[in-house]
Amino acid sequence: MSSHPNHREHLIQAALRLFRRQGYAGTGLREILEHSKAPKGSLYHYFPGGKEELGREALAAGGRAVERTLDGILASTRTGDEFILRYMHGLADWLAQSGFRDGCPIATTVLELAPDSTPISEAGKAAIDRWIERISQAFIRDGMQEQVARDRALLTVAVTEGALIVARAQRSAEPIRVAALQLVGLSASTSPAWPDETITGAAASSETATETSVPERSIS
Amino acid sequence: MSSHPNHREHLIQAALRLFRRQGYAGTGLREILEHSKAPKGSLYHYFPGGKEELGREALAAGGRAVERTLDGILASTRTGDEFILRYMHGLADWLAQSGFRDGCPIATTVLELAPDSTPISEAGKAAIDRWIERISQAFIRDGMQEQVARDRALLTVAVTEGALIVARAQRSAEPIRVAALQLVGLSASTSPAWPDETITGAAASSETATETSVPERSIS
DNA sequence: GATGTAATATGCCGATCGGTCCACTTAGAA
DNA sequence: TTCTAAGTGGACCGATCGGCATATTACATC
Repeated sequence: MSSHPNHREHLIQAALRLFRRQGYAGTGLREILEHSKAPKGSLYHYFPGGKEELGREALAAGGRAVERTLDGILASTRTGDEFILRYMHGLADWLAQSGFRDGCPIATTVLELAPDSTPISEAGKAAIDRWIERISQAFIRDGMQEQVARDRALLTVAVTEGALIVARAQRSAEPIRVAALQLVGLSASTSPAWPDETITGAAASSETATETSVPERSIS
Repeated sequence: MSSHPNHREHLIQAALRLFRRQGYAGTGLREILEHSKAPKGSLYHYFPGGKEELGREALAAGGRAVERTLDGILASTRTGDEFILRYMHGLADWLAQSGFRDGCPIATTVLELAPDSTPISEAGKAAIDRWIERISQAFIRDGMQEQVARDRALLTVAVTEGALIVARAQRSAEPIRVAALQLVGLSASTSPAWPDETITGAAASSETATETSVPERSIS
């Protein structure tokens, strides 16, 4: 267990990376084993439920990774607008860096298997719920009413997911940036009292391309 | 050709339905042949490029189907807000009707294969571009400047795609409706001069669940 | 009616799929 | 030192994958 540290975790991370890039059905167990360098015997030892259980864990892990990113941005920004811009511009940079290959860690798998695979569906739903909860904090912090903030957070998630699809199809990060700016414009007009000095410069540079920091070009 | 009308088209339609529900890699050619009732010999006769060519045609067909829906709504609505509400609420109804199985006809396949498969990527990009062009018309019609309208249309597509993901994961059409209402709220504040009487009642009922009118429950 | 081509029907290919099984190694407890 | 069990390494399973070859049928044209 200590000589080969956590093959279980390596399997999850490899599965997460591959599922994100080429989907659940498009990724074979052999491919996951190669990338994780874990032996095949270990796979069914750690995941008796086979591929589906591994997929569930991968989705959960991917969800948590996004949560960490959101928490980090939440801690280093002041307003909801700043939060959105930082997050989405970071996503744009990170997507471009991967050659437009790394999508959302859960979207592809959910689209393939929901709602027919309940483990996958529930893992996806749980992850999204947690994201919405985090993002809501950024709006509540601005004085937005809780239910309004939750709706706005849901919209933010939807815009982000959708923009990632468009961006991948177009091989361009522009859709993400264009969507982000409009999403911010939305807040600027509907919320009660707004400090209008905060946003101006924040849009340009974004250095928070964290997420999972995938070693580039390891795949395909 | 007339006794068995258009096996080629049947293949495309079957592929489209299956790809939309369970993705590209998750759908076997045998399954497509069963659903289309086309003979196997015909597949490589009409699509020498094999599965990838069939996928490209399916994406193109799916894109056109959405275009037709958009055109129909464009013709039967007056304002951009009305357009958005009609379209997205229609989508919500239609998704619920399918048991939350029928997603976007191109999103899953694009996420699986872009940008590694250029035929698929280009077909996806082309479809999205055409949608944006259609939707832009709804905003330009309201007097919105062209580039602003295009950006708003891109945002609309992103919100729709993203909301479909969230909705499928949660097995609920609510996310689509919640997103739609906020998207409309956005327009109501940023555009120059706005008639504020149009929207009020249009949100509730939506009967345009057209799209491709899939025979329910034929799959899985 | 003969002929050529488009289309259909089928069987099979090698490769890979997810999954199972079991002998084996190894590390920590007794 | 012995015992035990977690963990490992593959061989192997039937099924299915995408794709190809071939024989045959249907149909249009002259």
